[in-house]
Amino acid sequence: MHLTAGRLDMRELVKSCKALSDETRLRVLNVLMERDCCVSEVRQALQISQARASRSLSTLYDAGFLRLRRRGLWSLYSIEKENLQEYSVDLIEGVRKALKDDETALLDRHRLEGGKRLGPDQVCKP
Amino acid sequence: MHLTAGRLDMRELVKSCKALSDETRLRVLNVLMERDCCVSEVRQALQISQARASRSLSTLYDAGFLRLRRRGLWSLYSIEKENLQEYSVDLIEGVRKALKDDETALLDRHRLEGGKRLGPDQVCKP
DNA sequence: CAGTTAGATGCATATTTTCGCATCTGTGGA
DNA sequence: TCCACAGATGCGAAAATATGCATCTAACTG
Repeated sequence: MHLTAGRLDMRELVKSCKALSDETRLRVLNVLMERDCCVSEVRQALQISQARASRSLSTLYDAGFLRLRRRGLWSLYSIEKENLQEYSVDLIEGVRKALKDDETALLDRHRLEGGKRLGPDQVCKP
Repeated sequence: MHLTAGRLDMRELVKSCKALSDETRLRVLNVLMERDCCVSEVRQALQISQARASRSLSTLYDAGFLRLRRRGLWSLYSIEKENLQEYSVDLIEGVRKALKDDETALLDRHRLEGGKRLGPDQVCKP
């Protein structure tokens, strides 16, 4: 094991916390905890604009919380598990606990289930 | 055990994450992980203005991360342990891990130790 | 009671962030 | 090759933040 010797972790941490400092992005993370989603699914579940959904996902991605797989026209986002920073595991766990019983979070998750699946699985043939 | 049924946790969580989304405040939290501090000790360790130290502490306090004990002229801040939200435990743990080896954080902790103790313990007789 | 000291806060300013609208990009289908 | 659709992004306006300076408050001291 080489010495990673975190030197500039402060900036990284600020970036991570900033990414979690917005209701929309927390709601996005919340639905992604249920299952992988493409942008339009997030948009539907949260009832927000396309641009807003896309930007929220990008921000979370840039902060290292998400993984992105392109499938044809779709961008399939999921919570990063492999290359997640150690401290990010704790942050995400905190978010999960906090939103477990939150009204908005519950509603978003409900809409995600209820909404008809528009994801790449139905349409895209790799 | 009554049903607390966390309903409005989203706002709380956003507030908590916002509080952690600033380098100064993370540095403050970092030194408080070493030991309880009054405002001027934080100011010295971080080499920042009095107003900035005071405001940073207030913000963290309002977010529920800190405990405050007044001792005469001094305000003694410490990390809240008793009444800390469950999810805040994870958030703080994440911060601790991230800053463990960070250069700035190390320097701040070093200055905290080195700095002559101005705290209430020397001065205040309860 | 007046002076001193630690800390809190109002105000003004500079910076950052959010978000809709419109537009651009890239991929797959006809 | 042209069209349609998912998603990314530039831009500008509005809102939220951070922070220094000066000032105010409260508590101990003499």
